[in-house]
Amino acid sequence: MRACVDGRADVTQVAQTTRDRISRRQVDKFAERRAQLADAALLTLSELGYARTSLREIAQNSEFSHGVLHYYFTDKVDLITESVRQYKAHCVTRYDEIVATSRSADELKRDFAAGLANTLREDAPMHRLWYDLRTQSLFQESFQADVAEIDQSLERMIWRIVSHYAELAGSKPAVPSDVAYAIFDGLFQQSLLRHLAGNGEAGSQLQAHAEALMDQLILGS
Amino acid sequence: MRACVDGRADVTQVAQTTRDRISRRQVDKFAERRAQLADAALLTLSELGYARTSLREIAQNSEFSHGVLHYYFTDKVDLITESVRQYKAHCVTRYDEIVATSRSADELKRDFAAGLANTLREDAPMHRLWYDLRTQSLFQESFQADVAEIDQSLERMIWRIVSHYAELAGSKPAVPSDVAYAIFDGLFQQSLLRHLAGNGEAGSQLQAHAEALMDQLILGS
DNA sequence: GGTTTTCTTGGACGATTGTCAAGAATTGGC
DNA sequence: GCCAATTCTTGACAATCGTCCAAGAAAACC
Repeated sequence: MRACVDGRADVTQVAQTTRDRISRRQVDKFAERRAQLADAALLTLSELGYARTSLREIAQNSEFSHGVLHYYFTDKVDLITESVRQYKAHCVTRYDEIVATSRSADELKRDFAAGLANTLREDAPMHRLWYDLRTQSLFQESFQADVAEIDQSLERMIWRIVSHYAELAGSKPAVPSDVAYAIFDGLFQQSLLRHLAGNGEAGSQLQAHAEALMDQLILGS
Repeated sequence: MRACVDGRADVTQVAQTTRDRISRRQVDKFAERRAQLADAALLTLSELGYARTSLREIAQNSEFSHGVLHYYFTDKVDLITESVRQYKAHCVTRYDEIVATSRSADELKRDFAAGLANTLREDAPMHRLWYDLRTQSLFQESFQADVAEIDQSLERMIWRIVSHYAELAGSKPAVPSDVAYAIFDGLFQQSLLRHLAGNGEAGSQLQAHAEALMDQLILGS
């Protein structure tokens, strides 16, 4: 039986022997299936929430039986931790293209606000999962490190937007990085609450508020 | 066996007969015990979080056995809903005294920021419970109404502070009520994350950021 | 093609969950 | 001090949970 920690660390030879190629292929396949199962876990978690998500339910959202989860993951925490790490990749680069292509402050502001409203409407289940997992980290220490790392990535993402906006507007940010993130995070979370409660205008309200806030987050003329 | 819905609606006679007094006393006692058990539930939830809180654990934090919970509550949702409603009373009037007694904008600003930092340090478990329950409402429809009501109360509480601050400063708020609440809520939540992760300076940082933000939330001179 | 390794299944386990009912304990009126 | 209504305890139930394992299927290897 294969050990659950992958063998990549053992493959240190420079020359690519036959055994190396085999091992690497196996490792990749192993990691691939882990990712596949973590995806099923993310889908389940975003639908049911952490409290009501069981391993059997996750397996039902994949094409495997529930027993296989303990072949690829040591336990439930390992699976969910992997899922959280995988979640990160979906999020942190969301607005980078907007930052890179925007040529004016107004364009950046509009595109960012529109992007916020769009992902609120399109990815609401995934966003509520994020807030759920972040809240779990307040109680379960084993999640704290990963959650904190994602939170910092999100903060840097917001900061790239705000600082670039200030630059395009010929000004400087009026708040530090963590405050800027806290503000947009709070605004988004409130909008998510309204959106999932059935308020159809939550998206457009978020868009308007985000646009208005951008100007308050840089120093006035 | 007593019905779980209390009999207050039946007591419609104007004259206070003996039966009335008895019934009323019983009703009060019933409500009192419900509150007592809801308190034990709040304590348990704030320690373990929603996902890991069981009825037996709640009963262990009270002076009763686990069976009594179904005598005073129809089911687990009923108990937690009652707890949430009870939680509200602990929170929404927290800063009213500050608003009422402050004589200058600076005093209000300082007292409010200090109050925020203080409750972050003192009541961290209760605050994480609130965020946990609010997140649960994103998945469980049965919590949405109560959570939304509390959220609105908190929004009004923040708005009393911001609008009063603007008044004392001879200005007007620069953001609408919901945005002001979202901002302070986001800031507080980030601080709570840091505080519970072991960052000892989270409180004082929150205090400083809150003070700085107050001036940005009212229109400049 | 046979053998070894890897992968997957499905059932079983002990623990825990929410719920409930039967009876003991307590209370209050007379 | 007895009776009736109430409050509370205890134990049981079906369901579900995470975990583990034996065994078979599938794949990889020589």
